[in-house]
Amino acid sequence: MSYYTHSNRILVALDCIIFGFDGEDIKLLLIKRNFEPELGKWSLMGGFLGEDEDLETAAQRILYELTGLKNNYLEQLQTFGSINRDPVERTISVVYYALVNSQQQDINAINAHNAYWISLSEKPNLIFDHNKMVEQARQQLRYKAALHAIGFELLPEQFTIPQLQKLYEAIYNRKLDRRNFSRKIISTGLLLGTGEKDSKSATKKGQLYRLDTTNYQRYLNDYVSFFPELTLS
Amino acid sequence: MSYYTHSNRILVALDCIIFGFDGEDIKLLLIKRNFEPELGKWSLMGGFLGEDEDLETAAQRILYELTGLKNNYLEQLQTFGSINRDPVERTISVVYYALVNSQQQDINAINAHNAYWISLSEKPNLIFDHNKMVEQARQQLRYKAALHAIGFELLPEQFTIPQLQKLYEAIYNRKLDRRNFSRKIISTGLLLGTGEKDSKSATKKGQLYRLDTTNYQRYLNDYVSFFPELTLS
DNA sequence: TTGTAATGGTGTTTATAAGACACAATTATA
DNA sequence: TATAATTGTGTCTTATAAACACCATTACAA
Repeated sequence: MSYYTHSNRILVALDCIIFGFDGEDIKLLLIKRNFEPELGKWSLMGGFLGEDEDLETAAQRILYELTGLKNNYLEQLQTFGSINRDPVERTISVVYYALVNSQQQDINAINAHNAYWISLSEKPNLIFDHNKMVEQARQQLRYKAALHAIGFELLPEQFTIPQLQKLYEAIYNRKLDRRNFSRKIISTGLLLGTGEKDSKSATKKGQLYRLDTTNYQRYLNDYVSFFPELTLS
Repeated sequence: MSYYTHSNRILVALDCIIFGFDGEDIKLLLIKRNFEPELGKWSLMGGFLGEDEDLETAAQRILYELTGLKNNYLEQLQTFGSINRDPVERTISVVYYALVNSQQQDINAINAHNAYWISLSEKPNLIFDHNKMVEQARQQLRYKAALHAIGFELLPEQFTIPQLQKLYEAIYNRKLDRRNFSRKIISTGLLLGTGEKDSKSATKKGQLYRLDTTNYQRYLNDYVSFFPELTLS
């Protein structure tokens, strides 16, 4: 039972990059730290791995603590382990990124943590190596969204095609042709027209669609080149 | 200096998935364990993270110990952290995968570790969650090779186009059209014809090419859809 | 050494999909 | 109610993928 006795044990943290979308910009949920270390500075939401927790479970817990959300898209990004990345003590951090529909969040939980939705383009400087984490997550989001139909995770259940287009334009920071975009999206068979036009929403323009969940499951596991024209740099 | 006092420290291991290519099959460098735990069973090459080591440094060290190779393609895959993945003690494992040119290895080091090159299709059952790791690495290799020009890392410095094609056919386990393949590869500008035909090699068929390293660097960072026809499942 | 089979190199055709652009219908706003 | 902005559908051109033909070179065995 003691083969590993001479090896050293170290701290394992988790950090969550939480992406949202407000209809115009890709947003990050960031924390203005009201606790030590690095009090007063900006950081990602994080925590330590519990004794009886899987990595994924811990990431879900951290996401839940901050947003009150469960069952979001959550995927491991990478593990960061430079020797001095945390000046307090040697710590490696397993980083996850989440895609959330920012309209379903728990405002109280967010306020309690002193967290704010901030546009990716206005991201403040973050502590430790959190800037690198965000940059890598942004890149991974571009990868994933070009090959898999994950963009929908950032939208409300019902959405218009132009809304979806704005999302992709925000992810890739470039304009797409309206005509070609809708043709391509429709042809995937992923969308189901609801026939309705949302009366509650601010805009009454455009037909509302929702995901065809059957086809969606298929797409999630398949490799589909959604937008070959989008450069992933 | 002591904000993290109540958090628990755990073991951090690293495991390396080492891919090779023998001209026909994708190979894995696996260890028939002559040490505890799980003596006698098959596993990946691994080790523990040292106190003064970055993750990447540790992965390089482990790869070097086994193969005598440095400066190989080495990339972090994912971190595995299920509670009971290691029955000896709670351990999380940061997994890297490497692409090596199996002709340049240090045979003595490999023999000393009781390691063997085994075709992916003949992979034996591995300890712990190493099977899952390999499966995920195989998938990641397919992703990467479809979008980036990393296949060359598995070939000797000089190679023929048919050899390169066989590599891609092995990665994706399907036949490719000979004519279309060479046209596509040539058009990337990645290959430099050497004019020679290798006199030492077993086969004298086909012109020898080598990488145009200038263009290669560009491709490594770019997203390039090498083979849209290849399904990544 | 010579004929035959296998493999390698280059070209052409066809089908499909991307990208650019036009027009009509609907909605928002002054 | 007029006008501008936005949305939905259609067409054309061009680029690229995929299928297939032909000839040259090499390997191997009679």
